[in-house]
Order: sequence, then structure tokens, then C-alpha cells
Amino acid sequence: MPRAGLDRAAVIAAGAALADEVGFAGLTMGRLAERVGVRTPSLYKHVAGQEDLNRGIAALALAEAADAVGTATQGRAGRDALTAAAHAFRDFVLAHPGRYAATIGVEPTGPDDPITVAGLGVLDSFSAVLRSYAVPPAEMDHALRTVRSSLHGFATLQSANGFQWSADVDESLEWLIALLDRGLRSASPQ
Amino acid sequence: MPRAGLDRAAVIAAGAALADEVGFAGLTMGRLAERVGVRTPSLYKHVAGQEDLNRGIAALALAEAADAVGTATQGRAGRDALTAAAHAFRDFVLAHPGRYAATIGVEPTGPDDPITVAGLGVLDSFSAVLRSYAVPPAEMDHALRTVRSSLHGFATLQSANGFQWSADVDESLEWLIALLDRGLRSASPQ
DNA sequence: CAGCAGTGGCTAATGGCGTTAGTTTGTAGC
DNA sequence: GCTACAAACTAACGCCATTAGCCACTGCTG
Repeated sequence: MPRAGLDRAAVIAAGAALADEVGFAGLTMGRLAERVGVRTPSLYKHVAGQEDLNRGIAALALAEAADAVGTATQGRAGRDALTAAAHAFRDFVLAHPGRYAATIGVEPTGPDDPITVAGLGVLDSFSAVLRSYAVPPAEMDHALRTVRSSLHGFATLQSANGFQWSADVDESLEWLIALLDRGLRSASPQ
Repeated sequence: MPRAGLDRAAVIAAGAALADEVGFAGLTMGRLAERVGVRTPSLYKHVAGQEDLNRGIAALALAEAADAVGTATQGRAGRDALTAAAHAFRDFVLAHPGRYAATIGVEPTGPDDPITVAGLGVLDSFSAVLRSYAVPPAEMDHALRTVRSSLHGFATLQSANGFQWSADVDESLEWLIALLDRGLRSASPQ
């Protein structure tokens, strides 16, 4: 019988894909093992346990989100860049709800934690957008947190079906983008 | 041996309190039973199972959040009301991270679901704030979603220690509030 | 005050999941 | 081809959620 030929990256990638399909709560070691063609305990040769798997998926998801936002905003500036970033981020969360859910509630252990690094990558991608607005350097961190919070909140609420009533959700995203744009353009004069 | 004298509300309240202490993921039927002085299966006389318990906690948390925001904004208007609402909401999430986490990812089953009702209560509380801004009625839903998303995202990220680097988090909240205020005051002129 | 019903508690048992220990076996390098 | 390492396996444990079935306290009815 040939070996499965797994490694840590393959296990985490398969876990992320499975989480997207069955939901983060439905991601189980047994199901993941079946998915990659192996018995459950064999997974422990590649990941230390479910906690470690979750953290790996979270780091992957953050890195992918950073990449999606970064490439979407390439060569754009101002509102154009903000719009592209918001859509890229939101679309990523909707397309990969399970792996993004893994990022919620993970506590980075320190500055070398891959989760920390990937999280900073997301911020870098948004930084590039904000640099084309005239945000005073001293307020950059606040602006970054504001944009990140707004888009994180919007994407997770939409992903969880948190927007129930009638109005069109895409229109709401445009409205949010417009509000952020107005607010960022007038960032300096308190 | 005297009876414990539990009912559904008491079980859910104890579950919410326990979730705040040990984290939503650490909320287990066994721990909850021990907490209320009863054996695990006895809980099933009051809640249908863990799913039902979670939904009850979520509905409770949303109702409490709505109340916190509603009372904080009593008699206030405009930016004053927005500031009070934002702080009340954020402080509630920080003070009750476990029960608020229960609200993430629950899907309301229908219009009579207590979760739906409580969720609408939260929106009502924010609506009262937005009514003192000159948001065109047609855009009210979008404004509501924008404010809700921003505060939900900010509160959950802060609650999960998602803001790692140096800048003061309370200052960031003030900055977010200021941005929302600017954006809402100029809501109409595209 | 007695009896009766209902309800809230209990014990016992099941199945699934995460995890660990210990064993086998494929595979890469000499 | 032998050896050694790594990747798979089987077996077993403990925790958790859940169900079935039993018992006893409580409150109503006569």
C-alpha cells in the first residue's frame, strides 16, 4: 500500500478546504483524515492537534486575504483602491467562510507567531490603500483599525446571514465604502 | 434532598455567565451542570441540547446589548448619542465576551425566533441614534448596517486581542466614532 | 390530611471525538 | 540489500453530548 505523502502544508490546506465546505464547526479530525485518505491518528504526524490545525488554517486564511487585497489594489489609489480592497476582502470571506472563521478568536502567541505575521500582512495591504489618502501619520494606526474593523464586521455579519431584512447587501457595502471614503478624505480636520 | 429549582431562564443565564468566564468554546454541558449544582442530563429538562442553549444565550446577549445601547443613548442625539452607543456596545462585548460570541454564527430560524426579535432590538437601539442624523430614509438600512458592522467588528477584534500593536485602543474607538459621525452627517450628498 | 399526578432530579449506557502509546511498514541513503 | 527514519497503522482512554428509564419531591384535589 503506497503512502499518502502528506505534509503539514497539505493537511492544513485540506483542513481549510473542508472547513469552507462543512463550516468551521464541522471541521473534525476524523473527517479531515478521511478526506486526505488516512486514519485519524496519522494526522498527528503533521499537526500537533486540533488547536494547532486551527492556527495553521487561520494563518493561511490571513495570508490569502492579505494577498487578495494586495493584488486587487495594485495600481489603484484613493477611493478606487478602497473599493477594490473592500470587495476583495468581503468576497474572500464569503468564498472561504470556514477558513476565515478560524481566524476569529485565535490569540497570537507572540511576534514570531505565523498568525501575527499574516495578520500584519493584512494590515500592510490596507496600509497601501490608506497611504493614498491624506491621513496624518500619527492617526494611521487608528485609520487602519477603523477600516479593518468595518470590513471584518461587515464580511462576518454577511457571511453569517446577519443581514436579514430586505435592502440589498451589495448596495450596503457600497454605502459603507462611500462613508469610509468621505471619512478618510477628511481625516485630518478632527 | 432539596431540588435545585432550575428553569430554562436560570440555565441560560448560568450558561451565559460561564461562557463569559471560560470562553464560549469552554462552555460545556458538564461544566454548566456542575455550576448549577446538578448532574449533566438534568439540564436537558430545561434546554433541548447545546444548540438550544447556545441560541438562548445568543438571544439573551442580544437583548442585553440592545438594552445597554438603548439606555446609554437615552436623551442624547447626534454625535453625543453615537459616542454613547459605541461605548456601550463595545463595553458590553468586552465585559461579556462569551455570551456575545454565542451570537456569532447563529442563524435565525424565522421571524418569531427570539434571536430575530432580539437582533431587531439591537437595530432599534441603533436606529434611535441614526434618527438624529439627517440620513435619508431610503439609506437608513445601509447606514444601520454600516454602523452595526463597524462596531461589531471593532468590538470583536478588540475582544479577541486582535489589536496587537502599540496605539491606544480607546483612542482608535474615538477615531472610529469621529469617522462615522463625519460620514453620517454628510450622508445625503453622495 | 391523604392521595395522585407531574415534573425535576438521578443513574446507566451509547456513540462520537480528540488524543496518546506502541507497532508495523514503506522509502531513502549507504 | 541493509539500515534507519518517518509515516502510516491498530488499540485504547477519557471527555463530551445525548438518550432511556427510574425515583422522589412538590403541589393540587378531594
